[in-house]
Amino acid sequence: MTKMVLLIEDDPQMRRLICDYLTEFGYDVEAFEDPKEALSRFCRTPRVFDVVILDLMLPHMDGFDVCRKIKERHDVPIIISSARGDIGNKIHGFELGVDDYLAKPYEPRELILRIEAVLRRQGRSEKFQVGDLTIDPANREVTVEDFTVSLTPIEMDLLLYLLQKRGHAVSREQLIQAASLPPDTRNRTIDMHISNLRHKIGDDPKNPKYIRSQWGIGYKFIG
Amino acid sequence: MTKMVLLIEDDPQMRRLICDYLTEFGYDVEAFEDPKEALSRFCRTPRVFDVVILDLMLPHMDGFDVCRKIKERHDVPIIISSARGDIGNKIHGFELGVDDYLAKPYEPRELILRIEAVLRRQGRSEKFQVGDLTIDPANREVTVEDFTVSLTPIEMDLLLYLLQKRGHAVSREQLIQAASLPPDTRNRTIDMHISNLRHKIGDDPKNPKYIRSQWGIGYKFIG
DNA sequence: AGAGTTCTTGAATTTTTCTTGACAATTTTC
DNA sequence: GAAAATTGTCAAGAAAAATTCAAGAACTCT
Repeated sequence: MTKMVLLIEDDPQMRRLICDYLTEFGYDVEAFEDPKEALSRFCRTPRVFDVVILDLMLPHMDGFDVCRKIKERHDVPIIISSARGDIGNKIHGFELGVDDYLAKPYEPRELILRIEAVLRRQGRSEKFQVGDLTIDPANREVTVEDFTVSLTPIEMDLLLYLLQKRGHAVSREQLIQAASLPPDTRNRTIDMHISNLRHKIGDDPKNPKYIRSQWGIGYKFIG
Repeated sequence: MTKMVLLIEDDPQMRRLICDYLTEFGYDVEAFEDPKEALSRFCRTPRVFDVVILDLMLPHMDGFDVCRKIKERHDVPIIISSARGDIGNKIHGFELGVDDYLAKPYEPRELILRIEAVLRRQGRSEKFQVGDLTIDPANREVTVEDFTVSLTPIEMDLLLYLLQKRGHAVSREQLIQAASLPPDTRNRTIDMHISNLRHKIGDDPKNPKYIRSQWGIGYKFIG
């Protein structure tokens, strides 16, 4: 899943440099000189961006105002790219939810590292794909071919546990534990949940893409 | 809409001066000498105040404690009015969510400017649309198909928070926090507010356009 | 102080999920 | 191939969660 970066930087040379470097590393970059244009672009579809890189020294607008407007609209991580003199503003910035600082001049490589760190912290990178499934454990959301399917809490627990042990068969007892069910729960109950889960994610027990029954043992997520 | 100011200042002369000046500029001021009284007043109806002006040099109580207690109860902007020597404490203050500083002595005019700046910053200035809804966070107004609906303060807080987390389910606990409700508030209370909110914006729980219930998790604004 | 809102919460109602027995289908064992 | 064990799913009732009602408390405004 390729990450989208919104870059707001008024120095053309710098903009070009960062843009090229990020692209080289597989990021999709939309770069703006004018913060107002950037904001209007952001507000159109705020959730497509995974991270914002923001220069504090901007024309027409205070960088912190931009920051605040972005955060109000959507809680995306922001990395400030500031001149070294602005360290004093750091506190102010962290108040506004800024996620990291880089003092110019910096190595482009450093920027990549910071972006990765921020995304990791956000837990955005934890969203993963298996076949047609996209699983977002933090938000307990699953999509099949981009359609959201609504799993019940137990189904979600089972899926996450199976996924965690991907490639290994797990017993019904383990699944009962994983879903925090009472220890005296019947095995049939698990079978039923698995059946419902398979149905929701479009899996066929006889010819499974995801969850295979291990006869006499339990279930396993195909790895 | 006249703005309410909570003033905490132990010097009677100063208190009087600020009070008069703010009143002259159309603000409603409640002034206290004793921070404990001020806190108790604040806690009675936290959401009526638009801004708090706080003297750091207080009797019986550390100014930062007052600050923290206020922020715990409700996230209202705070402007510190401190003696010039206390600049070193700034960092401490910003950590606590203080919004601005004024070093005594200052021109009353300066205070007005700071208050306006803080209120402007608070005001999320962009209107936006979702389906048939138009939401104006700055003025806390919502229209459905161009008809204004009057939301209560809590309903507005909930709607804005859900909108901010659009596409992600949020728990009732998060909503309780977001609306600055007491932490021991029952979950039913949130359900009730959501029910009323849905009714006002013309949403049907069984077939929602805006707010979907996530069974076992909470609510989410459809994204 | 009193009228009108808004807020909170227990309880009734509705909806969704969970559990389990039943039985058919499948796999293993002998 | 028959018997035994295991798995898949239906359907019905139990349990849990969500929604709404209703009444009283708290708050706002005049």
